[in-house]
Amino acid sequence: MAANRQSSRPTLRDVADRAEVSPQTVSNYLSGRHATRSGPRERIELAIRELDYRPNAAARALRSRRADTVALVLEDPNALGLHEYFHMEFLNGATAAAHAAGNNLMVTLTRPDETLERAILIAREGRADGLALSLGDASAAAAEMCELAAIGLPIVLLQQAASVPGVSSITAQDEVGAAAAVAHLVGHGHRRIAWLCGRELWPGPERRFAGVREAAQAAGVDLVEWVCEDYTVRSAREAVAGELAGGGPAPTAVIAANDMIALGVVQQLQEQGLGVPDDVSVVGFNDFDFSSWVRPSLTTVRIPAAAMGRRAVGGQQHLDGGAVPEAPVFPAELVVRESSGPAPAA
Amino acid sequence: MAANRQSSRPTLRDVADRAEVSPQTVSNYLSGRHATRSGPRERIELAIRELDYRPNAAARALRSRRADTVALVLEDPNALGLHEYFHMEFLNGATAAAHAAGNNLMVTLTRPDETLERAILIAREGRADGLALSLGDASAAAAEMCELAAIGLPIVLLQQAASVPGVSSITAQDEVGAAAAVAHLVGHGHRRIAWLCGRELWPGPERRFAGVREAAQAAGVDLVEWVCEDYTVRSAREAVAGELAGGGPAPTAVIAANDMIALGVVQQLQEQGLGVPDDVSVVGFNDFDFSSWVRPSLTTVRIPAAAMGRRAVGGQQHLDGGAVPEAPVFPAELVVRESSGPAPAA
DNA sequence: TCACGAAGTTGGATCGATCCAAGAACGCGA
DNA sequence: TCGCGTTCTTGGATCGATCCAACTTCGTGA
Repeated sequence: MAANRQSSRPTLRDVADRAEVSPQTVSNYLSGRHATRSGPRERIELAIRELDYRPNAAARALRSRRADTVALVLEDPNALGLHEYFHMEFLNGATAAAHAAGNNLMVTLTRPDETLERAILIAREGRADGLALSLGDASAAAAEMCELAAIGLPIVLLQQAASVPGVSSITAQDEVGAAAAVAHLVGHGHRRIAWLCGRELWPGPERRFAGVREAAQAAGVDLVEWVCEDYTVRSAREAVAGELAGGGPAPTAVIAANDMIALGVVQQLQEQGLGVPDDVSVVGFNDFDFSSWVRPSLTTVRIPAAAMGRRAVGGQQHLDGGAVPEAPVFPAELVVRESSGPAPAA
Repeated sequence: MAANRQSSRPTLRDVADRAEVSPQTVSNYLSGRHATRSGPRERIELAIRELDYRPNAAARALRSRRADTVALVLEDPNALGLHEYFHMEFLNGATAAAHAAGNNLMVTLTRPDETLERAILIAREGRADGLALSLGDASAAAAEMCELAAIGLPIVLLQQAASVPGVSSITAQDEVGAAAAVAHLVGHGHRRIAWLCGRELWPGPERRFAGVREAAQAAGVDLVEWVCEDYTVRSAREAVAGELAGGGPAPTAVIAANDMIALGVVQQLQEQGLGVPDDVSVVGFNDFDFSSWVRPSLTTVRIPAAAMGRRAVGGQQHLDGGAVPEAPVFPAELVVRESSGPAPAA
């Protein structure tokens, strides 16, 4: 026990003793609040190097009430089928921003029914200074959102506007991108477009659908609504197979709620002997990593996941006294690739 | 100040006062170390519910020297091109296991040259009770590995055997899977097989290569070594294009270091008019999510990433006094799909 | 009924760094 | 040289929960 004690990590007091200054002076030096005179400073620096001292995170967090940590609470992609690839890119941006700001990142994947509960727990336990949440439907849990906001930490809601004061949000211009997709197709002569989306409407797909519907209406083209079970390739293929078997007039273009679905559409169309884009054009959303290297590569509305991740985490400095920043809305640009083209001549 | 105090989170002392017991009794109740008599227990439970009390994580960590957190330090996939999809599945398993054990998960993506430095920092600051690392080459940084191990936390090395005492590891039977892949191809009449792998040899690909080489030699078939720049689809395509242009006798099968590369191989072969699997069979590694839904779907050696993630985090309970567990080795099974088949008749 | 060991309970010290208010050293102009 | 304000340094208290040792209460057997 006592022997073990010796191998224990050095404390700030050890550094102070060795440098012959008070602990507070070392603390000042570390935090940079007051400049330290060159004499003591050099002794402190030497002592830190010799002892290989690192401040204890728990003690620091306890006293200063800051965990130097940002928590990311994401609904489990596996239980959802959606967002896996989005989350991955998002995570890349988030970690980069966290490190740049000297924070650590805590990641939690939860079942949809536990997301807010977990977020509240993390906040109440003081494990994080800020949270970013991806939720299916925040409005359905307004009470819990309020409870979370009441804790006083910066909260960022992903992919949907926040309806609770004190909660900011990060969204992309899904509607604008959707309109661009429709315009692109209409410009290529498509007059009958299908929209394919999972049964469960997430905030993102919902806004995409709204944008598509509005743009289609404005352009005066037919919009067919297709639905698939979830957001997987398999389910998209089944939906397409079912719709084509239905026998109605087939659309010359399909807009899918995300690239995963778009890919299923392409595959099933090809399987049934239809060419993409020669017979049917397909447009997706997100611009996932694979979207550029599948064949045909996917025309898609790019959602800048990594940038959003950076903003979600990097934008939390307002904890240090600033106001809640305005909701940042990221552009959603249409990326035209191989899966879309002119409508076939009737 | 004093006013703010009121809106502050309730402490264990508040609970104790309200329940008319001492703080220690509440602590005992919470930790479950001693059973609490029914009288005080009910009062404590009531007080906790009324105050909506949550223990402060920092204070608990400071005194008990346990952060209730496991850290995952992964080399940044973006800087590497490798492992992105592996990490995602791995993360799913890891979070699930962490929650099941009542731990939180801290995730860090780092540049390859900073990985160990970061891991050491996290450990020294006491932010985690255990670490799981994915490293390019652990043996190259033996000194730092020792420093990390000396801190006394459980360390798990991913995808490669640990060479430092006190460090456990989690690996898959890459060699066995590789042998199975070769056997599969040889059984289908292939006598000339190419191995394609990124220039930088990671522990995983390295062992895969070793397995392939050995099995090919044992079976007496030709093995051609191809190299691509990194582990991306694009780079794999370039490599295949270059090799085919070379003009030598083309192999009838290609084994790729992972599914990402395998996909590039398939695409380039098709682009050059070669059928998969009719003219050339392709086998990959990992069984990423997309491997089952691309077309042709990929024959691949499945690496159980999620299970490994569960084990990496869930296997750290030995912190509580147990010995370092034996290195778990996960099976790597061949999954036969559409991208491989009989060798074409010469 | 009384003594005994085993539980449950209590006050006090402690983990390691930061906050606070007060004291010492510094630089400048008179 | 002295006085003044600034800047740096100091000791002491504090964050909130857990550890420790001593005390009280309870359930048994003599």
